[in-house]
Amino acid sequence: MSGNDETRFKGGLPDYLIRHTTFRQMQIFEAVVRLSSFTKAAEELFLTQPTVSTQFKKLSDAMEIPLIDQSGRNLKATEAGEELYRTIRNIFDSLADLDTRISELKGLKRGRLRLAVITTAKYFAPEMLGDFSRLYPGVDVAMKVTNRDRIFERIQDNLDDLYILGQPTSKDPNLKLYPFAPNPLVVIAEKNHPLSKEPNISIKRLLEEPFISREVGSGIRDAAFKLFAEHGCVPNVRMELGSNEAIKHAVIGGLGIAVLSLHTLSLEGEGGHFEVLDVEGFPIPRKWYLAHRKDKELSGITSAFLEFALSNEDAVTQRMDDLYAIFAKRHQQMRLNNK
Amino acid sequence: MSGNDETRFKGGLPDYLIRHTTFRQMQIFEAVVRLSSFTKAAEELFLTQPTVSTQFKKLSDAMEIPLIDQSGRNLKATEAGEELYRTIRNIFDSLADLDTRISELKGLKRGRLRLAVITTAKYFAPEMLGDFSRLYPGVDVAMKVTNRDRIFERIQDNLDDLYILGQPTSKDPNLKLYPFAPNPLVVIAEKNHPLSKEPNISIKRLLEEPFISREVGSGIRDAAFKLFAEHGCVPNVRMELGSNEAIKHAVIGGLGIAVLSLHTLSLEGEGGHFEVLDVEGFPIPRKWYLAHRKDKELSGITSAFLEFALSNEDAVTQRMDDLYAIFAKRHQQMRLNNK
DNA sequence: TAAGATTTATTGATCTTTCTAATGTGGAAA
DNA sequence: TTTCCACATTAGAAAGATCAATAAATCTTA
Repeated sequence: MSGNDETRFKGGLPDYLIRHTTFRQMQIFEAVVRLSSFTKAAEELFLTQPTVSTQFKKLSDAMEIPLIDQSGRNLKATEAGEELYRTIRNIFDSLADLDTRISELKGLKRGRLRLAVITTAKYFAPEMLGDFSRLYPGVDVAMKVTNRDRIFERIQDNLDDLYILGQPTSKDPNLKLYPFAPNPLVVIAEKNHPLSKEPNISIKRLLEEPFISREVGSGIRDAAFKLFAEHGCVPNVRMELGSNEAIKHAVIGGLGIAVLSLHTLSLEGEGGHFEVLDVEGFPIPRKWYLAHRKDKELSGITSAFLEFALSNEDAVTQRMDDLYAIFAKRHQQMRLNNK
Repeated sequence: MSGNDETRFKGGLPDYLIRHTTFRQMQIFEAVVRLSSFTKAAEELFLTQPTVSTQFKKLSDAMEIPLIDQSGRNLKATEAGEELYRTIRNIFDSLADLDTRISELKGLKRGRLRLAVITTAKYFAPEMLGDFSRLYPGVDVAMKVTNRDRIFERIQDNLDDLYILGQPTSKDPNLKLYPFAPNPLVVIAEKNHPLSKEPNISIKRLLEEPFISREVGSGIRDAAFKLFAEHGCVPNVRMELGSNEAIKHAVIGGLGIAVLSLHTLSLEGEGGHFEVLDVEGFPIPRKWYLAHRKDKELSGITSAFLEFALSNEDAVTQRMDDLYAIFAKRHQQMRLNNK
């Protein structure tokens, strides 16, 4: 028999197979059986014949059963030898498969990219991912959209390859950050809002209006509240909503004003329902950040995406500029009229 | 990528997998990934932690791609690592299977026995094989029935595990022979043949009758002709036939007399169509021989059968004695009547 | 059948690999 | 901060792989 319980390891594999059997021996065995000759096998493998003999013998000894039936010069596998031969072919097939897959991973032909983005980024990230996917058709891209606090939980648990954040933070110093495209925060109001034509609104004045805010944990909320606090003001929060879309609807409904990323308005265009107010200190200049854990060794695909995204910065910035130009023009018009 | 054409061996397997990867490393990798810990893996495998670290690193280096994502104390397989993990599980499954099969072969629970027997042996060998099969239900038995010359060709080509022959021979001195049950040759004639009641027939007289013989290359033919030659006689061969059955039919048809193994008559019984003649020098005392090539290492099953057969000798001998007793009695009756 | 050719086995030397013990390092928790 | 724990690194001892030289066995051919 092949080893008692004590010499067996987890998984039912006997000691003799693990300890004293090598791939080299298997390769040699395979060649010897296939070619029915020690010498030919040695030639094929660029080895000397004694090496082949020795290694073959070692394998036989380890298996503790004759593997070949050697009558004179002729050489034939025994039944046990045939079983081993089949198994070796199996194993080598598996390894060849593995090699193909690993090669594809190395060559970025195939793989997986797990991205987690902060809520607001969903207005431009998908487009970028689409472009990237077309570049690497074999790559599966998974994008998780969630708020800032959740993102940091995910970073903590190392659940993703790469993150898109709205703001650098000291919450996790273990983060490597790559500043990316601009992400300006603006104040929006319903089109017919009393302040919508006003130029140069002071923060004090602004905050006399009811304020609609993102929930606690939102980066936008933090940034806006910080600016307000610098002017000694606290907003009159009428509602806290979990999504930018909900906030937009509340603003349209005339429930108050809100601070949002300019990206949020990208689908609204010129004829939309909103006015961007001309408030002091706004737009708050923020940037997007690509980020990953410092201690993480980036996979080929991840660094490929990182590089791709950073080289795409200009396009995103351009889109931002175009969008802002629309509203900036309005602001200038307003000022001109009131002069 | 993973090795260029020059470093690849037949079968598409890259060098790095064969030369620098060991089962031990795979076992260690498997344990580390499964347990998410180097230290725990070391404990499970009864190794020190540095060994695990080193071997793991070697595997990683050989694959030339990171296998784990080690952020802080947490440990997670990368995509490449998962591929490798799956492959290793595959390989270990194959090996566990192999171990089972090899163990069964070692324990004679399963296997194959290839037997080649000389034509006449087909009258008793099948029964013996049946008994053996019942003893080892997992064993496949293949029996080839052919004449002596063919058997020696098969021995030359090493096509079988074991042989049953009718007579020792100097044709191939490389045979290890095991004398077995008796195999007497007798002269038969049609029941109403003139000689059938005659006692003590001389060979000279016998050979006045037309003789029906096996083809050249038959051991029975050789043995009979040798005895005739010792008496200075040459038979008058009317027919040469390739099978014992054909000869029996020819004898029944009154075409002549013939020499056959007593076994051939085992199915005929007492009320048959034949008479065994009481010829001087007959029955020729021969034996069966079990044989195999001297240079052949017997498999477990083959030696099991050899042992089984030799221990069964008595049963076969007994059957032979019973069969012969029937005809011997007749001879005595004949003698008594003619006195 | 003997001589020559071919194939496999054995041996000893050299280089490589595997493993452990001792020690260093860095992150996490108290 | 300090302490603890998990992993990394190193040197040296033991085991293994490979080759060159050579012997033994077997087949072929004259």
